[in-house]
Amino acid sequence: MFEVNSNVVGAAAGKHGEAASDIKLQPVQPAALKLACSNCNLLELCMPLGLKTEELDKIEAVVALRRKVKRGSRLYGNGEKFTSLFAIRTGFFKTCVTTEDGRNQVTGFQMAGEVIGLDGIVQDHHTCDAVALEDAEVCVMPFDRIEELSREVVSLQRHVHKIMSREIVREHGVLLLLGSMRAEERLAAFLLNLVQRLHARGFSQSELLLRMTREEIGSYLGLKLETVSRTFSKLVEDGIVEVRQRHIRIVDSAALKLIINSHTPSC
Amino acid sequence: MFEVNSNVVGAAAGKHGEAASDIKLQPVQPAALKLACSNCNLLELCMPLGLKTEELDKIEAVVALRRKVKRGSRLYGNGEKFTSLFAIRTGFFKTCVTTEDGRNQVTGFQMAGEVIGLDGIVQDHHTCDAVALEDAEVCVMPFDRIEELSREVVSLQRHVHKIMSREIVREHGVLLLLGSMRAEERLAAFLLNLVQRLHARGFSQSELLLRMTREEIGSYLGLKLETVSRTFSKLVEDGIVEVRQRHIRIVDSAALKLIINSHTPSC
DNA sequence: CGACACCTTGAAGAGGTTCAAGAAATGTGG
DNA sequence: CCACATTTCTTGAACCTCTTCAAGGTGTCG
Repeated sequence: MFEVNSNVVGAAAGKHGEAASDIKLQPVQPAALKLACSNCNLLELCMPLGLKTEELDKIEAVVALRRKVKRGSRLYGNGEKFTSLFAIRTGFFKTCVTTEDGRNQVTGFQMAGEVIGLDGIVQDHHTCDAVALEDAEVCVMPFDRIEELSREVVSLQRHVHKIMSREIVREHGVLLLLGSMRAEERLAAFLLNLVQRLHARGFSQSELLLRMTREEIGSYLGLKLETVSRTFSKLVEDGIVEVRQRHIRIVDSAALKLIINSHTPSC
Repeated sequence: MFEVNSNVVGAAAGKHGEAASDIKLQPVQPAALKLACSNCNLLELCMPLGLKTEELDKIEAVVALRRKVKRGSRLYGNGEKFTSLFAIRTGFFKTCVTTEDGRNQVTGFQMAGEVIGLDGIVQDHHTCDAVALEDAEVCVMPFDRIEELSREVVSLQRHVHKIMSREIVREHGVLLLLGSMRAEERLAAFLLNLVQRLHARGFSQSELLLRMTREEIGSYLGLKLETVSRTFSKLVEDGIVEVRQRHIRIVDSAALKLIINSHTPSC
């Protein structure tokens, strides 16, 4: 269902009443095909451990639908009515908040096994946009059913709480990054975080394909796209990474970590 | 019990195994004195609306203890075992994360009616420090009792979810601030946010007493203390605020809002 | 193949930081 | 209760990082 992992979702800055986003629903297959949680290779990523078969059955029933989201289109948008959380099955998302006066901020990048939509709970409306950066598929989990079930299944209740707490802690890390790091440190932290999460999903420890533009990275890191580009170039010069467009190869992971940890005193 | 308000708590950057902080416990008074929730003037701030008397009684039973925290000492610290959430009855807190290499970031300022400690849920240990900026008193709410009760009282369950979601959304706002605003805009947003929350608690719309140093403001806003000081001076020059040490008077609230909303295109 | 989006790099400029000094407020101990 | 030590705040000047503006290169998609 969903993951308690070190990097999930978010939302902010309100404004209600938008149209529904690009909808492509498909009912979950009947039991015969068994595309449900028990067969999902993300199970251990996104469910509490040690569920009884009986509990797992209940939880599978929560996943009402699958939904495909095309690259570039929104899973949900600011102002839209909140009904469900979404567990990412495949694909890659960004979430971003926008103010009335056009300010924009990417608040996170999410990948398979992570849950998005938590921002919508408090106001019953979403306060950010979730945009697919590549073709994606999500499990739609109506929130009232999650609440219902987590009153019955204690481990699920605890799991939901952890997911939300995890998101809070993740954002604390981003606050630290934005509040106290220089450009090179931010980019290093960004790359290490991405590659670590990808590695947890079975991908390489040293290579990654960026799903987002320099501008989106910049927005997330509080930098201009030119600064992101220049900082990449500097890392290349220093022999720490190789960059071919969006294909990144981390040559010297230790050096990246050193960039983050060896800052001058104070701050 | 606790508030779903636009500015609550947070935590990050791990490291376990610290000593307990300054403990001053006092059991909640027996029914005779009735210092429980039903008598608390923060009730409407921090509880779901429309509780039945019976439900309220149950919830009161969750508040196990009160705890006093002296100015400058910690309610909890990074690495400490997580057991409870804390509802602030009186006083003022900051929460901040620290990394191994000494980087430090204030993640929020919390006041009466707000709940802190949510960062501890995911790892069962706190990942930030909560420090009292003035003598404070909190209600201690053991989290396992909260979970227990929120399986029984639906409105409480929903309330807990909203509190966590609210914190996520609040942090999105801070990300926006740190990622895209200039010093003057950050300070303006900070002052407006503070005064708005204070006003919701019955204080003035235009005057406030800062509980934190320039350095703490700077840490929160991603600025150096000198920059905070200079920016205050600029606001004074422009006749927008009056500053006498930590006593702030907002002379032209509209101008403050304009500073935030009238930024140049792009970003 | 041409249009468009994305990325890189240079040069000039602005905003914020750093370092330093001094003033104001606060707390402490005699 | 006053004097002194300490913390906090303000302000100036030089510096540095990142931004802005501009141009050109690369890649992609219809």
